[in-house]
Amino acid sequence: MSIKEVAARAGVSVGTVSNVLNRPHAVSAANRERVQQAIDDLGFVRNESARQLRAGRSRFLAAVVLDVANPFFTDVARGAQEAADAAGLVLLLCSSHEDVERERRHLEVLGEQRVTGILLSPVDSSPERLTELLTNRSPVVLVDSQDPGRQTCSVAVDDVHGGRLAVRHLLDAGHRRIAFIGGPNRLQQVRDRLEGARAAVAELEEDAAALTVLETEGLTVEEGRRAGARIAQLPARSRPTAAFCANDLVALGVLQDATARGVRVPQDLALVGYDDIDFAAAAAVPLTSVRQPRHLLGRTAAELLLAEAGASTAHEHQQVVFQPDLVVRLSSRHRRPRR
Amino acid sequence: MSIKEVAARAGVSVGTVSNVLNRPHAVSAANRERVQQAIDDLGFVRNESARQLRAGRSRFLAAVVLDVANPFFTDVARGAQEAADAAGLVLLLCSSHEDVERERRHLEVLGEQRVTGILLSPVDSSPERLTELLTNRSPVVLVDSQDPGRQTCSVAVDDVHGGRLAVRHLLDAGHRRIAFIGGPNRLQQVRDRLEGARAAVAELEEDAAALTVLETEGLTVEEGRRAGARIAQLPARSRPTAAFCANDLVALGVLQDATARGVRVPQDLALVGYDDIDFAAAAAVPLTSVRQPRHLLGRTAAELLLAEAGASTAHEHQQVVFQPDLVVRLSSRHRRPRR
DNA sequence: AGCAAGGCATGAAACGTTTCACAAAGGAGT
DNA sequence: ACTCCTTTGTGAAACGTTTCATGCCTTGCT
Repeated sequence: MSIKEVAARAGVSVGTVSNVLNRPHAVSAANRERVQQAIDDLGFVRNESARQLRAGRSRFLAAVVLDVANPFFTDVARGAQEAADAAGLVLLLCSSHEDVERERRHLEVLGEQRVTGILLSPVDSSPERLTELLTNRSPVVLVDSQDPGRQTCSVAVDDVHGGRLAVRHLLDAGHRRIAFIGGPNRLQQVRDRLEGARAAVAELEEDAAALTVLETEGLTVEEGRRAGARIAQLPARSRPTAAFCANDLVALGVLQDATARGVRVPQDLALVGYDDIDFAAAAAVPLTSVRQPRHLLGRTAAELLLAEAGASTAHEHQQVVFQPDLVVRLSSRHRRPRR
Repeated sequence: MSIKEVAARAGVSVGTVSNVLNRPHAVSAANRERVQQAIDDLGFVRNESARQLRAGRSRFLAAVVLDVANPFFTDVARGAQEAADAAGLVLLLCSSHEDVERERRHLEVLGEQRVTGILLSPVDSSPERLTELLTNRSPVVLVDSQDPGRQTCSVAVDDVHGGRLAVRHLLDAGHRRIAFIGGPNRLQQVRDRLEGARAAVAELEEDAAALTVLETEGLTVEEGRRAGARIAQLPARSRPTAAFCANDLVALGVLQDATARGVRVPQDLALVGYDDIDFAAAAAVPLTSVRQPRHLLGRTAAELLLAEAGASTAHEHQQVVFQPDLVVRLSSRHRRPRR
């Protein structure tokens, strides 16, 4: 089942078989034919491990994302796969489920595999953790996260701006008690979106507005439901009339809880999500959301990775930032009368 | 950066370093300590390709699914990942996007990698295509699909039964003109669910019911929307009063189209989906759906794979079949008056 | 003291490729 | 007939592990 047996059967040397496989033009037609025949007869399949060992790196591109069940990341992955396909690489998708330990294990295995590059959406993007992550064998591109130290390429969307857009929209609609729902705080996306939300509130010239921050343990539908329950428990006087959720899954959870509880959306509670996943438009109340160029994000990240991996000379790290925009739907379409 | 340099620095032989890595107990404490120090100093990372070459197989488990953007498959993948984790393997997730060519390429690469096993949800499960797929280097377990020839293990849910449950429910509610929406027909899941639907209609003792089959090009929200438009174009006399969709994404698409068109669900059109994804409950009209044990499906498949890969003696292929059940929600909760 | 047994370390072989220096053979130009 | 290319094929080295036969040393037993 190895190249050697193919060579024996075709009556040529192993070097020639290898040439047929890798530079067919350098082999005479007759031999090429004969070798091909032997390969087919024997059902020979190239052993990639051996190739890799020789080449020093594998033909994989990897994406380590926070959660494959989140459509945001599957779209990013799809964009990356497109670029990988074009380069003849295969995309490996790994999900860390927002678990630092699992992420570490994934990166370790990928390092041992000498993958061509890693598209990483880090669970913890504190500077210390980042420098730790970047002591890696393979080039890394951060997705939806940035390294202040610029030791790596990154592709991100301006989450601060996204958060500002969302909350400014709610303020414009007359809301003055607004909840920010999302977490854990360790996620840079969450921190940035919150920062944007705070900025929007601070920019308000007229009367003051209050931002209640509800931290969740993750960005899932389930966590959203829990947060919904927490809002409902607040005293009516101080209860927020609008909520900006750190992603659409959380917003959908809040919406589910509201529906179950008889809280009307948007009249009693206006909602804005983040990511504009397909399901946002299909929700019970179509969801206002901040849209990011997900596909482009993945594609660009993969391309940067390929560029870095292919660079002969020293590579110049790039930080690409895209701008998000707001898609207004029913869930926030209700003007709040001024108090 | 190789084991050799570690050995040199620690003042031992390469064999000893390898032993520290693989059977630490067989090395004296002093040497173990010294080698570990050298590894840390040099930042040595094991080269997995070389290990694989020696071992003859890689430490990957792969899942090739129809579509990573479909929550059904991400849940299956999660179950599989659990089992893989437990066995110290890493799960590779590949998406064929229902494209035969892409599936072929993925399987080829995985074969070249000598992965430990492949969890496959085939794009085309015709017997010819299956036998072609199974001439593979690595053991394969079919997910959500079966091989009549029993040349492989498979883990499936009884889709015929699921289809029957769904349509019987609609018949019980008084519907007599029912649409089946799904495709392409090449997918076994679609064929089985349709077969179940037909069986339910055939079992009807009293008056006859009509089943209109609308084939789609894929199982996506987008295709669902298109199908919704096609239903709307049918003359009112023969227009179905209920639709059973081959999966939830399609049902959500139909629902979106209905909402946009002012068709009331469930009064004008009752809907039943399939898979009971999280978003089904969160939809504009909560969706009645056939629920499958997705997580268990993935887990079981991975375990079978590991068993087969670890089997020293000849392996006995197993066909595991789970039973689905119906989750009734608002989208079908309306009794149709008898004509 | 002699011997068996066990613990440890060693060095070389093997895994299946790719690559590269070299050689043989054929053709063209003089 | 000679040289000089070009085309095509060869065989061996190298990639970084793991494994295994071998042998040394220590220890405990008789």
